[in-house]
Amino acid sequence: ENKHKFILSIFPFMIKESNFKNYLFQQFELQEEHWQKLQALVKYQRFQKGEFLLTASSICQHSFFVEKGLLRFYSISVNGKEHILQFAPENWMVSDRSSVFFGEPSSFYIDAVEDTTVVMLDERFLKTLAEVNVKFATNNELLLQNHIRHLHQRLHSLLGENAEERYLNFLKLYPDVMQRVPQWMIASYLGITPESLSRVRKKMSKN
Amino acid sequence: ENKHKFILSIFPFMIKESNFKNYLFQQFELQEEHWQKLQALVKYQRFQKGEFLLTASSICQHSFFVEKGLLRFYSISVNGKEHILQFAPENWMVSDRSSVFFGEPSSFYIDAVEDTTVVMLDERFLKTLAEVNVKFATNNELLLQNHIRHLHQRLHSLLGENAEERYLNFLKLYPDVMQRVPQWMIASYLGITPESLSRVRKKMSKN
DNA sequence: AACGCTTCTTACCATAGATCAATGAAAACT
DNA sequence: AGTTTTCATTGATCTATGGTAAGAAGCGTT
Repeated sequence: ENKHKFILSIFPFMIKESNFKNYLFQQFELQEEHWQKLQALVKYQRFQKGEFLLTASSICQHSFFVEKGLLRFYSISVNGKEHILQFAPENWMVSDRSSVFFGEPSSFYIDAVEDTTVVMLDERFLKTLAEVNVKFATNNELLLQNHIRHLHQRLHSLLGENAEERYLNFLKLYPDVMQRVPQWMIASYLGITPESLSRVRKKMSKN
Repeated sequence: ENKHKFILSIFPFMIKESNFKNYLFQQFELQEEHWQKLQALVKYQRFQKGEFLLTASSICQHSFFVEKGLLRFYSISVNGKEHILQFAPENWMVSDRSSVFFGEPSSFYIDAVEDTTVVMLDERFLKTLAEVNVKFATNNELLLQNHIRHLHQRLHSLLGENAEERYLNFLKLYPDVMQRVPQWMIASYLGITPESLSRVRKKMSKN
């Protein structure tokens, strides 16, 4: 039923000026001297289109920061259908942090929609980040609070809006993802069928 | 359109053996000596049925722990319809913590479904809790991680299940709430109309 | 170029759930 | 106790979205 490849190619390499470094400097106000310490703990990894970064029933070990490419975070229901909860294009983080935190098996999947380079962040990295940066505890909470806010908006959207409205929300949140993924993935994100999305788009293009 | 009362009755009082105290001792492994310090910062407040604890566009200041009674956390969409994201019966916490954290106006409402006694937790309380209990930082993250996990499950349910399945989920999560709230609220939680819920229940009772 | 595979579209019909309206029962209020 | 309001149910009808199937366009492979 699940027809995705499961190849774990590992190509560690180093990038001088990464999105991730910029992200740390901006979001966490990290200093250059501290970056030196952290750099050694940062593991870059490349995943081919279709490869899994996390599968249900395995325990999630990392947070993934997307340097280049596109990931999706999704669940599969009993009838075998996929439900995308989140996309992660460049500069997004994605993970099942509850699985990391509680050490429990995840019920979600993460895989690469395009060939993707990620920064793998593990507990050791986060611990070191907390040591060199006293503000990190707050920043960590910031990440979680942002995530919760995001999920609240999505719930509100699913409870109170129709397919067209949800589609417009999607376009606003992920301006370029529409161009990068097959339409059935967007349908899966919206909670409708690909055929319905096609019809919604047709109706919208008339106005 | 919005026909709820907005009365803010304030009846501070003290309870010797509270659910809240038990909760702190169990979840946070709090010691009796520390409870003495904290007790003074704990404000109990009673809300009548229909009263608001939070309204959209105001900044949320507290987390609410439900000692006795029942709260609901909901949003209102442009057409005026309410969408319940969470119920909070005894021993549940509810708040728009993102609003607290970022100091931004909330887009949610919290009101009392029954006459309800809550423990009002503000920043000062949380700060003191962090001081007397070194494990609090972790426990705080635990609360947030739990919340995220809960929201993930709800998203999965809304994306992948029909009304009947979502209703069964609801019954499992809130075993006694069915008996305590009007059916239209449950419908609002499930994302369907009260009429549809009535039909779902009828169909289920036949089997 | 020919083939297979995936994606997107469109047509037709099916269905879950929405809407509207009416009724009776229960609860709240006077 | 009587009046008013809220709530649950049910029937009739409507609408958004689902399911199926077929064809067309694109893409990668050989």
